[in-house]
Amino acid sequence: MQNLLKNIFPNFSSELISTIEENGSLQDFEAGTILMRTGQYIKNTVLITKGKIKIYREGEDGGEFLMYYLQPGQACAISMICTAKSEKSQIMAKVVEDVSVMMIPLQMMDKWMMEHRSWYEFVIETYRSRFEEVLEVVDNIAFRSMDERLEFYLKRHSDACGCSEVKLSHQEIATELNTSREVISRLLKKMEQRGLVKLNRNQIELLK
Amino acid sequence: MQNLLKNIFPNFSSELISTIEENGSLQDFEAGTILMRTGQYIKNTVLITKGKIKIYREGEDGGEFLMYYLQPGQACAISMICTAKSEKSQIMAKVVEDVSVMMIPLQMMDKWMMEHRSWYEFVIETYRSRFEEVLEVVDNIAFRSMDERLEFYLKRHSDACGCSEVKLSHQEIATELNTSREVISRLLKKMEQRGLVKLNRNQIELLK
DNA sequence: AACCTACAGTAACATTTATCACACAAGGCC
DNA sequence: GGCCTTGTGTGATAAATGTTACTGTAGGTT
Repeated sequence: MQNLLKNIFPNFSSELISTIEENGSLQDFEAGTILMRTGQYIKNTVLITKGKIKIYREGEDGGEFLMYYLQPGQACAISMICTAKSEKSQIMAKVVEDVSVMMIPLQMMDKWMMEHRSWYEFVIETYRSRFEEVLEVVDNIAFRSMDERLEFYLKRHSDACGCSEVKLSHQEIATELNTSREVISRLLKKMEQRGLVKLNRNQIELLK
Repeated sequence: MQNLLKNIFPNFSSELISTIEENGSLQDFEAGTILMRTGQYIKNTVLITKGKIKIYREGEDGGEFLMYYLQPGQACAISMICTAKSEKSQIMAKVVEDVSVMMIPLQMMDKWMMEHRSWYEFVIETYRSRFEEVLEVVDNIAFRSMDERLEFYLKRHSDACGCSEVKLSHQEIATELNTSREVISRLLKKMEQRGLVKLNRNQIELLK
């Protein structure tokens, strides 16, 4: 257990890791679980030790706009920001690959900032990297057209899963980009003609 | 001076305010000044004591997409995040109304986090509120059409300046929404027909 | 085999946004 | 006044995206 955390969070000090083990609880969730809903009060800071989570922004009309992935060694910045004042979540988090997460009670968040240098640095770095990721999202929707956004989406997916096959339906992709299934089908067909992908049922193979 | 800072940052402790005065330097900049460019290394954390700043995300093609305003009592979250590791700025900051800003050397940022509870809370709250503001920006461009975004833009402008007259050309608005001047002219015309605004040269009057 | 459901392809059309072209008006300057 | 620059209005058209409608197909179920 010591080794597990130490491997996944190599920058944490030994004392911090002991403290985390004393105060946190390791929980497992299956793919598909909604870990956090928009508007829910947040009671824990979440560290990911295994699996993958997708973070979404929800629209009033029920849209689920994909913001970014969370992977082992990372933490949910929103949960850190909100725990500080026990605010409502502004995002929705869905498990996409069975996860283990370390739940840290909100009181610890503040306390450790003062007591553990490595926790402090981890939190600041989490803020920074998530903020930059959201800025990249803004870039994409503000400056790029749907075909570029789709390419970016597919690339990010394959980076996250570490393989070149995207096992998602056109409808699922459309939902996460807040567009319609037909648009995605058309653009994928064009990408296939350009030799960028190979299309199969429920699977898109990235060729480049 | 003590009173100035105490009024603008009412939650800062007296000791923190003294420390800020010892270590920071108050600087003035005229409207139009670019305070920070994309890609520049950041050397200071910036607290705004007077005036207004707009924060933009720049596109590769030279677009200037408005993210949000900074006003007295607020701080640039990006400058805090980046100073921590002396990273490059991911945004551009432009003065829109003559400002006075308190420049805090980057070493102080970390130091005060440990020493001053009120600084720590201010920083966390700054992260939280700016993060939420960016999420709202994502909402707008991901889920809303240009007419809604224009209305939001005008409302935010009038909130920021505290008046109902928007003294901007259609071209300036178009640039900040990353669209074209003609689109803005047309949408404004429709808003005028709906009785939402009154159009004059270089000035848009909000009626509701 | 017959049936059902989810997924994918695609044509036709509507709407939104972008681009091009040009007219005109307000205000500064000579 | 005549000239210029900047800002605004607007039509025509193109391109991107959204919507509707329908077809077919793969794979599972009965």
